[in-house]
Amino acid sequence: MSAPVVWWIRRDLRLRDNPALDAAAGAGAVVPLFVVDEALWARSGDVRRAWMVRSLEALDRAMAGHLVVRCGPPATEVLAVATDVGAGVVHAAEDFGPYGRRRDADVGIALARAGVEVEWTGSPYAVEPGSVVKEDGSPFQVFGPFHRAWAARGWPAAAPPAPVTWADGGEGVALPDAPPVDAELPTAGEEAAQRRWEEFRDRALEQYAARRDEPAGDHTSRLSPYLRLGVLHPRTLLADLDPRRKGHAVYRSELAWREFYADVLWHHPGSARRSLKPALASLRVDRGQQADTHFEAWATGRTGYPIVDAGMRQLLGEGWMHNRVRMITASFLVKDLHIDWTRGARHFMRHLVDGDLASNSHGWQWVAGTGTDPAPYFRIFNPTTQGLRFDPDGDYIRRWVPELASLPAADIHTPWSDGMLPLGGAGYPPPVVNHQAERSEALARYEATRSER
DNA sequence: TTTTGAGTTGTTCGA
DNA sequence: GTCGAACAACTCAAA
Repeated sequence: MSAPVVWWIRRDLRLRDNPALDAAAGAGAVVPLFVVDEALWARSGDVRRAWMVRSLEALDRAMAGHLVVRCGPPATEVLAVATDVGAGVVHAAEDFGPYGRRRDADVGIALARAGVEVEWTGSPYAVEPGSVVKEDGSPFQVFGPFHRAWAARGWPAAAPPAPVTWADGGEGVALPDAPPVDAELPTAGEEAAQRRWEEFRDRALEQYAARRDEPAGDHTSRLSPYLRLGVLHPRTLLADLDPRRKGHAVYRSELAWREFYADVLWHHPGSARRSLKPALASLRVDRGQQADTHFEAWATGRTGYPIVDAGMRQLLGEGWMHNRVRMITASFLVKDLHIDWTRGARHFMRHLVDGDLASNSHGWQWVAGTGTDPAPYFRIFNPTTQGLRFDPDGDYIRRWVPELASLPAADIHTPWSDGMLPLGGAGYPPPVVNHQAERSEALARYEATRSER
């Protein structure tokens, strides 16, 4: 009888279409291992911790309770488990993030010293970061050409399910307790994820191009929390899409944005925390008491701009925010409050259940104009216009800003207009800044960085 | 090799 | 009210 192998689970909490698991299953009885890595755990907010724990519990149930959980440095724990069970090989999917790459290099060294092999198979992406390049071998800087090249490169079909024999991994450590969270999280687990995809696909995908920007109602897939942990692989979704149909094509391009940003992070690991455009490093941002007050108003959903406040409250209430509103709220922090994008990005990462370093950082950089494929600096979202355009009936505002629930649609985006509200009296604050004035201020600051060049 | 032009999730202004 | 232009700068691929 052959020795068992370890399947080290990181961002692939699923049993279907899982190349690393398939590779492990083909090599012997599988000891599925998850290591709670303090370095990552400490950085996650309560919502993502809770989501992680519930997702691991669901995975453990799906494999009849065989999941082995360890807490500690991965280089120590993976080796310890491999040694305990007598495994000569560890299988895992590749991680392309800056921390993951360093960690995996360390683990690889520690295992090699002990004579244990590591085999990396697959990744959380349809196309591996770093593998889509221009003719001359250099990385793409903008999404459009990347998207074309990415689609042209293509991806393998899902592998048929392979039988797995689970091995006894011995005494496991219990999962950490899921921290109590107020946010109502999605149902954890692969079956729930698959059901959600099928439900969305059959109900809303055809209308996706037309309605995906409406934050009221249920027009987006909401699969990001599952994709974040690899409960679903994007390949599974891509296999169901027909890019000749408009809604399908637009949904596919959203998956491509996710892959583009992972690719950018792979080429520029520092871009998670620092602006990619050096020219904009000199952009003047506000700090100090006044900025702290503004940041607090933004973070708690009390800026006086209804669409901004609705979004920020949805973030706290659900651990999730509609993509359109992420752009609006981010733009408001950067362009209206003149606060550094990294501060907003950290707040998002702390509260988002789907918080993904590559997508989050580069989404923020897009808004701030500091990233690859940036929005032109003069493209400044007007929160009132955006609210009117994408939440014309005001239903999204009513859901998250109950103080304004009684206002008619015509007024709900401008509660400061004559007689709509006794400002402050209904518990809703007046605008924290004047958008038109701050727009001019932002333009002036961006202009200043240009003349410095 | 060099040039050209399309593209880039928005807003404002003025006809 | 609607519509096109202007608001830069740069990437990238086609010509």
